[in-house]
Amino acid sequence: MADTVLLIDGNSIAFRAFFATINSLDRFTNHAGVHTNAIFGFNNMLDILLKQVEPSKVLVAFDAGKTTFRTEKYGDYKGGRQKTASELLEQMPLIKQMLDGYGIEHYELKNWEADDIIGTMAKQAEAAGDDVIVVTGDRDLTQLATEKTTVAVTVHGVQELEEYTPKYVEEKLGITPNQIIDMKGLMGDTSDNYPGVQKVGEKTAIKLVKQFGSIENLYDNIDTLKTSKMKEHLIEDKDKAIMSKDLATIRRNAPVEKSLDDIGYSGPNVEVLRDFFTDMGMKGALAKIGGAEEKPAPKAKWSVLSAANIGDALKLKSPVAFGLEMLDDNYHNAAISAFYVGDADQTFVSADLSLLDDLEFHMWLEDPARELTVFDAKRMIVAAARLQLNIRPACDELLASYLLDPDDNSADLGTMARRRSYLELPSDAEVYGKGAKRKQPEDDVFYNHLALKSQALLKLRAGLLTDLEKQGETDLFTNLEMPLAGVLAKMEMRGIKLEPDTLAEMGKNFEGSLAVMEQDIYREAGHEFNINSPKQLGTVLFEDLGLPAVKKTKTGNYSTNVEVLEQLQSAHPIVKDILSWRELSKIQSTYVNGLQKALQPDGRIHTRYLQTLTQTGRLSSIDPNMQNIPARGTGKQVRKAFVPSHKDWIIYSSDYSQIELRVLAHISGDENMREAFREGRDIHANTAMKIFNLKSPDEVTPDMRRQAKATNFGIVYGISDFGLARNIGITRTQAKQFIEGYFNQYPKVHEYMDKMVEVAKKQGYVETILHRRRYLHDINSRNFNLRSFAERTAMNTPIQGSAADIIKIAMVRMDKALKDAKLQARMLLQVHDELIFEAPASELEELKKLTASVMDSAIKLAVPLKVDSHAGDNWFDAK
DNA sequence: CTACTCACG
DNA sequence: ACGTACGTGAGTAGT
Repeated sequence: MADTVLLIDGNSIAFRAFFATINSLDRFTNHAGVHTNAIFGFNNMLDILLKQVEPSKVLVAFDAGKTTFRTEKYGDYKGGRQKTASELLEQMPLIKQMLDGYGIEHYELKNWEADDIIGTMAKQAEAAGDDVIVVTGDRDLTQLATEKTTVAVTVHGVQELEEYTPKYVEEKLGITPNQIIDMKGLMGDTSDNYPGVQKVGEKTAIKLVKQFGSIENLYDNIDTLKTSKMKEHLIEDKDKAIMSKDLATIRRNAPVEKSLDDIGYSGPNVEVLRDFFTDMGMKGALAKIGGAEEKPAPKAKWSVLSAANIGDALKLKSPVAFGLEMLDDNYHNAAISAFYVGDADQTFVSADLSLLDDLEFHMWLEDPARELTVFDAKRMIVAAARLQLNIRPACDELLASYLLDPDDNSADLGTMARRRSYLELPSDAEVYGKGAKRKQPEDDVFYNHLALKSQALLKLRAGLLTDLEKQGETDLFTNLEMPLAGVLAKMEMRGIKLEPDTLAEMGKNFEGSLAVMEQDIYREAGHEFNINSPKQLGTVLFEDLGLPAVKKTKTGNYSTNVEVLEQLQSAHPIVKDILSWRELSKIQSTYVNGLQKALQPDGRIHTRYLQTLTQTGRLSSIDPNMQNIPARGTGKQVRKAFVPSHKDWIIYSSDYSQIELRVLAHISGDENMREAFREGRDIHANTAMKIFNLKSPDEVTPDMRRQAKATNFGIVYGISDFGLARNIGITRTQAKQFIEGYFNQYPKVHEYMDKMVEVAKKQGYVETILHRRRYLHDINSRNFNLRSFAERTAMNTPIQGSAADIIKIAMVRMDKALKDAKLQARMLLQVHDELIFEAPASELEELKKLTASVMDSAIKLAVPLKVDSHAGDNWFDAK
C-alpha cells in the first residue's frame, strides 16, 4: 500500500501561527515569560493533520539561514524584509523540541530553503509511489502540485487549509502548477523582493503564460506580439524575467541527506511531550495527549444548602458568586433546576429553590452591598425575577469578557475561563452534552459542576476587572453596560402585547393571494415546482424558460435574488409573479406565522436581546427578532398587531435622526458637515449640493438627493467606488467622482477614514467614543480581500459603535427618568436608533418632553442630536 | 449544518 | 491587480 507522506514548511507555518494570534500575544506565555503562541498554533495544526492525514512519514523542513544559493545568484533576494520578531524567534527552537516529542523528523540544509527540501523529498516520495501532502502558508509551493502531491495552503491564520491539486490550480489561475514559475518570473514577487517585467501583474502574466506556455517560448516567439508598451517592457526585462523564474523555481534535487526511510512516523513520545507541554504551560495540549483519559474531571469542595445550614450562606463575604442554572437557553421559560452561591472560601449548591424564599437569605441576596458576581447578568436577573427575587449583580463576567474583546462572547463560562487560562471548569457541553443528548447529570456531577462555576467566577473576577481598567473600559462596563443589563431585563420581561387575531386575519388573506399566485406561476412555468427552492427556481428560470443567467452564487449555482429578478422582469411575465410571491411568502412565514408561534401565554412577545454578540456594540434580538419587523411595503401591516397593554394607552416611538452621520461629523471634526447639522439643514440635500457643485438648495433634484443619500450611507460603510456604483446604478467612474467630490467638500471625513485605518494597523483595534473596542485581526493581512474588509470595518465600527453607545446611554437614563417622574409609561423595545414605549395617552405630552430631553442630551457632541417621535394606537400608527 | 434569501437599522 | 458596501436573525431546502 502506498504511504502518505506529510511534508511541512516549518518556518512558514510557525510564521502564520505567530501572526494568527499576535493580538493576544501576551496571553500566550509560560511561567518563564517565554511566548508560546506560535508553538500553540503549530501544535494545533499538527494535531489536526496527524489525525486527518494519518501519515506514515512526516518531515518538517526549516530554512537554514539568510544566505542561500538564491542570494548568491541575486543579492537582493528576500532583501528589505523586516527582522523576524524576537517573540517568534524565541519559539523556533522550542517548536523543534516539540517535534522531537512528537517523534517527527525536522531538517534544514545550509544554503537551501525549506521549499527546496520539500520539493526534493516530494519528488522522491512520488517516485516511490507515495501520496504526498505539502503543508505551507506560502502559495508559491503550489507549483509542486501533481496527481500524487496535494499542496495545502493555510488560510485564516492556520485554522483552515485550501488544498491545491493540479485541477484546482488550473481552475483558480487557468494555468498548470508548473507554469506558476513562469507567471512568477513575469510578475516578480514583492515579498521575496525579486523583479519581474515592468507593468506586468498577475493578470497579464497569466494571460501571457496561457498564450505561450512558458517564458522561454514567449521569448522565442516575441515577434508575434503586436507592437505595444508591454512588448517593449518584455524585451527590456528579458533577463529579469529569466532570472526571476529561476529564483521562483523550487529545486527538486537539493543535496538532502534524509531519505524516505528516515522520516517514518509512528506516534509521539507521550512522556517527552507531556514534559514539554507542562513546561510551556500548555494545559489544553497536555490534556489532549492522553492526560485526557487519566485526568479526572476537576473536583470542587462544596456543601448542599438546606434549611438546616442556610445561616452559613449568610456569612459569605463579598464578592459573592451567584448563579441560577437552566439547561435551556431561553431563560424566560427554561426550568430553573438549581442555584449556587459562594465566596472565595466556601461554595453552596442546591436544587431546592424554595430556599430563595427564606426571608433573610432573600434579602441578603437582594442587598446591593452584596457585590454579586455572575455570568450573564440579564439571564440571572430575569430568572431570579421569576422567583420573585430582585437581584442587581455588580459584575457580569460575560459582559466584561465581551467588552475586552467582542469575539470572546461565548455563552459558556467554562469556555470563557479556558480562554483566560483557567482550566478547572469544563464547558456545559462537556458536562451536560449537546443537542438532543443534553440533559442534567446525576446530582453529584451536577452539583460539582455548579460549584466549579462559582469558584471560576471568583477566580476570574479580579483579572477581568483589571483588564477592563487597562483598556479604559471600566466606566463603560460599570456605568453603562451593567445598568443596561437591568434595563433590558425589564423590557424583555414586560414584553409587548400582540393581537393574534389581527395577524390571523392577515394570514388568511395572504394565504388566498399566495394560492392564486402559485397557480399563475405554475402555469407560466409549465409545471409545478417548489418556488421556495432557489435550486428548483433556478432550473425553471434559466434552463426551462431559458432566461439569461445574470449572476451566480458563491457556490456556483444560479442566483435568484431580488436584484437578479428585477433585472429579468421584462424578460418574462413569471418573474414579476415570483417577486410578488416572494414578498408575500416572506411576510407570511416569518412574520404572520412566526410571530404567532412566538406569542407567550400572557398574550405578549418576550424577545431576548443579546448584549454580548455584535462586534460593534449594538444589541441584537432573537426569539423572535423584534428588530427586523417590516417597516415598509405590505409587510408594514404586521405592525398593526402590536398594541398597548391597556385601553386608552398608546404606542410611542422616538428615533434618533441621522445619528450615524452626526457621530461622523463629531469624530471626524469636519466643519462643513458639522455646520450642516448645526444649521439644521437636510444633510442629504446638503451633500447633493456639495458633490454636484450647486449654488442653492433649490437646484437639488430628488434624484440628486437620492444619490447623495446613498453616498452618505456608503461613506459610513467605508465606501468603495464599486459598491456605490452598484448601489445607485451609476458607472464606477461616476461613483469615483462622487467620492472625490465628497472628500473635497468634507475633507476631515477623508482624514478620519485614513486615520482609522492607520490606527487599526498600528494598534490592532479601533474604539468608539466610550472606548468600546474591536480588534481587527486581518488589518495587516496580505490577503487583499481580508485586509480591505478589515479596513472598511475600521472606518465603520467607531461610527456604528458610538451610535450604539449613545442610544444605550439614553436607555439607561430613560429608565431612570420614567421612574423619577413616576410615569406609567414603559420602554418596550430598542431598534438600533429608535426606542418604543407604551404609555397612557394622558402621559403623551410629558413623555414627548422627556424623550426629547433625555435622548438629545445622552452625550455632548460637537453637533446637536435630533429626535423625531410618533404616537399611535398601535406600532403601525406610531410612525 | 450550510446555503440562500430577505427582513431590519 | 485583487473584489466590495457596515451590522444583524429567521425560514426553507437540501446535503
